[in-house]
Amino acid sequence: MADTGFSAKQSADPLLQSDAGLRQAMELLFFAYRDFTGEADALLATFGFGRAHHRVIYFVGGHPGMTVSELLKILKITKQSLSRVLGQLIKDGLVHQRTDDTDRRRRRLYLTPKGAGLERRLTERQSRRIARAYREAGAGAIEGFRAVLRGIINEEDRQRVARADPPAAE
Amino acid sequence: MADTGFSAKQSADPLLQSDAGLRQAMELLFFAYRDFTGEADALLATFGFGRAHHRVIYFVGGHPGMTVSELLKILKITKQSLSRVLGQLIKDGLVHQRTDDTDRRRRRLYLTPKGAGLERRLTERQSRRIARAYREAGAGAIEGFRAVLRGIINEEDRQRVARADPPAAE
DNA sequence: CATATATGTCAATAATGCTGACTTAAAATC
DNA sequence: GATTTTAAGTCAGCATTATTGACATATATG
Repeated sequence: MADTGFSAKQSADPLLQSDAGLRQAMELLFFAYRDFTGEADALLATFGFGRAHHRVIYFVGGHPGMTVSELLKILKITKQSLSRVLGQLIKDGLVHQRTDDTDRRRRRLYLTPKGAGLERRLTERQSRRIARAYREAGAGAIEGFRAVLRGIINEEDRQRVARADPPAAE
Repeated sequence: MADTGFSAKQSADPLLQSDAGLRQAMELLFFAYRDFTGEADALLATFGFGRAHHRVIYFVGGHPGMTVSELLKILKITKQSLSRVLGQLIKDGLVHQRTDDTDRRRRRLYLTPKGAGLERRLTERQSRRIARAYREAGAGAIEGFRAVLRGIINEEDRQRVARADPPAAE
């Protein structure tokens, strides 16, 4: 059926995934991300924003006081691309900049109350989706989900999100 | 630290995730997808293609003979958006169309040898990333990863990818 | 003082998506 | 057999998000 161009030897060792197993993983990732991100679009559109704005709101909301260059590293886009989006968010009063006290070249980013309000509404929807998936999959599945995603992330960024212990224990 | 605007009550039940736990899940998904898709971009660029071309090559490769409308449903984009990308792939000889025998309105899509070659090279890279993550996470983690992603996907599309049994057993 | 860093800006371009309005061909239905 | 529906394709215009390249400004560091 699925002619992947790969040979399709199977194995009893579940860690030696078949091509079909790996392809399934890739499709799961595609569909999950498609539906996860699609969730917030309608709400964003009422503000005249797109997904790029969402990403900025989301990361600034989760890491208040982060600098522009930190945000650039996370998003892996160019300064010029970020500039347009960030500029709109500042102009519309969702994000606020404050010069760092010790290094006055740095601009630290914060959500305004208005920005925090939108962030909460966006994150609520997506949280519900994740929480439901966690509930349905069961407690044992959660750590597996985290461990595999962590392994997919480039090593340089793993520490950014992937402390192994569930944050519920903090 | 992460001021999400949520209340942050913790619980002993791992299924009742804290906001921080859900936020971590969302960030894992963001970074994993970012790095998973970023993988293939350089190779695609040598053909003058982007991610939209990749998605078409990928799904046609995995489901040879699929129709245009099936592809539209999977990608959730408009006919006009697909048309441009698909047209380029056909013109450049990576995808081939054949009229269905019984319903001659339908055009079934197939990769040409050239298309299959590119698909293999693209999928190989991403497969390696997934396989490595699976290996590092351990056998138990794989089913958890699958179960949670399956739960994130809209119900209408779950059956499309998410047969519960690991395909290695087929 | 010279250099490096953090940020911002101007201009041009490309990839990917959208809506709306049609067209063509073939199948399905009345 | 005529009408309607379905599958696919096309043309035009537009928005968003990204790119590269070239500079500008302010500040920190050597």
